[in-house]
Amino acid sequence: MPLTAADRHRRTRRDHAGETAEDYAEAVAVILDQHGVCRLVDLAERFGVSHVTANRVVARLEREGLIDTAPYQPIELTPAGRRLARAAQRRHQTVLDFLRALGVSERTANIDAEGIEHHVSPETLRAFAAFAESHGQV
Amino acid sequence: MPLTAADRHRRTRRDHAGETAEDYAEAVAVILDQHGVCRLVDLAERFGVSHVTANRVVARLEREGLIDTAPYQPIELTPAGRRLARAAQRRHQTVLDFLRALGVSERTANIDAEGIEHHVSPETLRAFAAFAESHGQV
DNA sequence: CCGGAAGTGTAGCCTATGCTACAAATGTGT
DNA sequence: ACACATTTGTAGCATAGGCTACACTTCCGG
Repeated sequence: MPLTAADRHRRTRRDHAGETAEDYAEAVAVILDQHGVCRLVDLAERFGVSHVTANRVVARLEREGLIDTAPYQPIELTPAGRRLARAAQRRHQTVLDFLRALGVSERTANIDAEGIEHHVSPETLRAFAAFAESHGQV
Repeated sequence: MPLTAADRHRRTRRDHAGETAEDYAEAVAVILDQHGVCRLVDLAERFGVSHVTANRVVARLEREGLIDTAPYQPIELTPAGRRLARAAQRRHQTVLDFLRALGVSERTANIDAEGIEHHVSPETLRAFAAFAESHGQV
């Protein structure tokens, strides 16, 4: 089947739906790592949104089985959430390393990696990793 | 100023707001090129959405001065819309050429370019173009 | 132990995108 | 010219994600 423009756009929209989940799972993992506990305000601060928005996303991810929380209590990751977080962190790092290896400035690499990472298929990610490997700086 | 995670995410969210505009402007340009006229159904078909959704996006882009339409009539681009479409087409092509030059398969390159193009800063785009240039495929 | 600060939750509103179902306009062929 | 197919428009609903304002818990310090 020839891949139509509609197929590509549908795929991109589907990707978008999972981005938030990955971002939040990754953020929870990072915050747990750095502070021992993850509070709603930490997430809100990290994403630059109000605590209300963070709260709703957390509630959704809890429905989806990625996050574990009780009212007024800190936020934990379920095993599935941890897996997702690890995968997201790895992909993020690969994209970041790749952009650096390409010669993009640190600042720009950090910004672009955030947007790009969710749209990189496994195949492209492998190509990114191979490139970063062979042109690895430092 | 150190770029915080919140800054990066805010930037990514802002980008997202403009994606639809670029995608639609580009699509209108392509369709006009191929069929002479651009109808709502053409856009709906291209994006794989209902004509209602396409209609609403078109209405928004008209408010934003990118598209020109009258009820029940074909869709035109304003000068600003044409400029945006051209820029989007160029960026899309650069990202696509870059992925191909990296060795990514045609099919995957097509999918990933769709998602990646909107998150590539001018600096990174230049790096992409330079790489595609020097590693020119076939 | 109790009062205020910090952290959460809830109510209610907004936009952007999805959808189906139904209504209205356009255009086309005999 | 009229009927029918195509194309647009509109009504009404849903979800994801933004927000402010206000209420309620928790937690800590004096």
